[in-house]
Amino acid sequence: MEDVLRSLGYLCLGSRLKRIGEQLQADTQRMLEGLEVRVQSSQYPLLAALDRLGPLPVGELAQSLGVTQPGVTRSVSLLADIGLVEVIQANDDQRRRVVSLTSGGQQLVDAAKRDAWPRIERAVADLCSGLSGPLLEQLAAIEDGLAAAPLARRVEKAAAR
Amino acid sequence: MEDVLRSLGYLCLGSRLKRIGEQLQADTQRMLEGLEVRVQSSQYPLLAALDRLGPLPVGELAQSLGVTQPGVTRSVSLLADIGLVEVIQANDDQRRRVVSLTSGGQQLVDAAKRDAWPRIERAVADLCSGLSGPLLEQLAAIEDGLAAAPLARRVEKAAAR
DNA sequence: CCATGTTATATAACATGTTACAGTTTTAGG
DNA sequence: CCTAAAACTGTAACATGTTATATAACATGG
Repeated sequence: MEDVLRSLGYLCLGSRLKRIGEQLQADTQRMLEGLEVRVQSSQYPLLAALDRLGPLPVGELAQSLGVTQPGVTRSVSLLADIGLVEVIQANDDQRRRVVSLTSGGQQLVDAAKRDAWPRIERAVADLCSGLSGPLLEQLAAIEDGLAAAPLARRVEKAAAR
Repeated sequence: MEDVLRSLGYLCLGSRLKRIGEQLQADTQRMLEGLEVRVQSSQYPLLAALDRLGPLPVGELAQSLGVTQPGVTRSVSLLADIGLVEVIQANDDQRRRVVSLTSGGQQLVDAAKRDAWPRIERAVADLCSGLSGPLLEQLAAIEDGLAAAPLARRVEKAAAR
């Protein structure tokens, strides 16, 4: 069965990037399943941003993640519900609501940094290592690589070296 | 403001690919606004698949697009509602429902093939042309390129050559 | 000092992806 | 043949992105 997105090349590059991204996230999700707390893999960038940059108001958090503010508002609500982040009104400007990691959130990030992120990074690096040439060819190689061996299988492989 | 996804490199490659894909689709959407019929840019791959491969049952359509079957079922319902595709039960196998372009759908595809797709393809090619090297660097170049000049602006540029 | 514009956030409505599961047909094995 | 498994599709529930808009707080110019 012909892969239409691949055949269409540059015309559907956006759809194709989204598709690859979703597959990577799904694979990553599977690798995170060992971790105690139940967070979707797509939430980790937000947690990582707070870990890297410290407490941030909603708008700046959105900017640092490159998504729109309503998306961040919702993610923050969800993460606050499960106690990983907290939101406090800024003193100087009552409009701004500053988001920060709770101690539980920080613990999760620390655990992920120690146990999960290095393995994910190695697996993805393994997938993308040795790629060169035009973008479309690299994307095809990534798709083929994921089909041949999902990320989870690449951890051992990378660790074995 | 630091771009966290970019800083995290391979770790958040999935999120980053999705983000770039969404931006490309949004840019593409803007370029399609001249076209008479109101279809989201993300629906064009489905129409293009039917145009390339002819009528297909839902499952094969999903496979050729690399998405799951429920996603295709919904898209097909929407496109059928606005009269661009039609669904007929297969004679030989009552389970299969074969999707095909209506004459209106074919007209839209033909118009897009003539007026829009070549321009989109040129704009994206312009964006990605001259890229080489590691994937992460190419992605950064794409993001920078889109920020500097959205796709719509690249049509004239590419046409001027 | 107040009317008005700007900024920061939340909310609503939608788009479109996913997984899990239900309901038909079809197929195949004894 | 008939039953049980497999295949195909639809539906439900959710995740998470978007745009558009409302609301509250701040800033500013007369």
